[in-house]
Amino acid sequence: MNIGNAAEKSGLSAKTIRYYEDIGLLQADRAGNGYRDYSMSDVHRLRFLQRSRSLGFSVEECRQLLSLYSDKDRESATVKAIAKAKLTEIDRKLAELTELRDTLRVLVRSCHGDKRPDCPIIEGLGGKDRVAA
Amino acid sequence: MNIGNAAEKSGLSAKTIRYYEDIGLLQADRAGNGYRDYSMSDVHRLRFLQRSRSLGFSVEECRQLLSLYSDKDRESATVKAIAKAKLTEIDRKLAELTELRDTLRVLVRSCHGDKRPDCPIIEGLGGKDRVAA
DNA sequence: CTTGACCTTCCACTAACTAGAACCTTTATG
DNA sequence: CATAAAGGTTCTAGTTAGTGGAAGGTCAAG
Repeated sequence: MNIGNAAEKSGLSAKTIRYYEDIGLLQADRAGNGYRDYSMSDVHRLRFLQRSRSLGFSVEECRQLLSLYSDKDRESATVKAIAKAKLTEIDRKLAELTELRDTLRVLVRSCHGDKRPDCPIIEGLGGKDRVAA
Repeated sequence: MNIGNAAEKSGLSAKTIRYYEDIGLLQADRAGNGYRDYSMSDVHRLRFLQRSRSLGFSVEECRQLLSLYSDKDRESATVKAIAKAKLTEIDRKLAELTELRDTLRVLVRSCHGDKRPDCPIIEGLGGKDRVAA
């Protein structure tokens, strides 16, 4: 499939996909006309990249995570170690994201939603220990 | 408190905190000697910024989120609308992060952790519909 | 056989930091 | 008191991770 199609399916822009190829994250086959040609497996990798990037992992971290998928030469003890380290990080991110959500939920529930600007917890959130965890 | 202290407490670097001041995200008081002076409330905001940035929100999104905390002039209907939109996004991120975690967990459990490179699901994860969601 | 959508490369620009130089202030120690 | 280390200041330049746009090649439809 062409890059536009892969872009649509993965949630990345075509530009970004080309950029990822430039930096060696994922290289595509080429069709006879010179167009890049993506398989479903490529699309899975791209989608994976889209997600991990949008969740705050750096490109280098994504490179590592991606290698868990595809690097056959890597010894599985190493795979396991990297995966475990990332799991710890993901769990931390999950906790933080949950906390952020809870904070916003309280905000949404406590606000009147009308024109009155006396939303009761805005001040509390900024100044006291609600956020400190 | 000085910037180094605020940096340590917030998880941001002093450089980043100065940068955030440059772009108008959070301006600190100045002590008599010209040093920036941070309150606990500032630290909460910084910590909040650190988290939301690390979870994949852009600086502009963070600016919005932060305004939920501190902008007294904003009408609370607007606050509520923004907060609700962000909640939806956070829920999506939570779902994706959970899925990513589950994927990695399967990987960790299925790998031998020894020297054999025949980790049984690496190939499956890359090529089939496990990731497609 | 041309029009429009899509592809190619390349170069410049933006966003969000990050490193380092040059210099000033505070604090601990001989 | 001197002075050195630690930490603060601004400024300029470099990096990372894209994004926009030009100039041009390819393909399917009318």
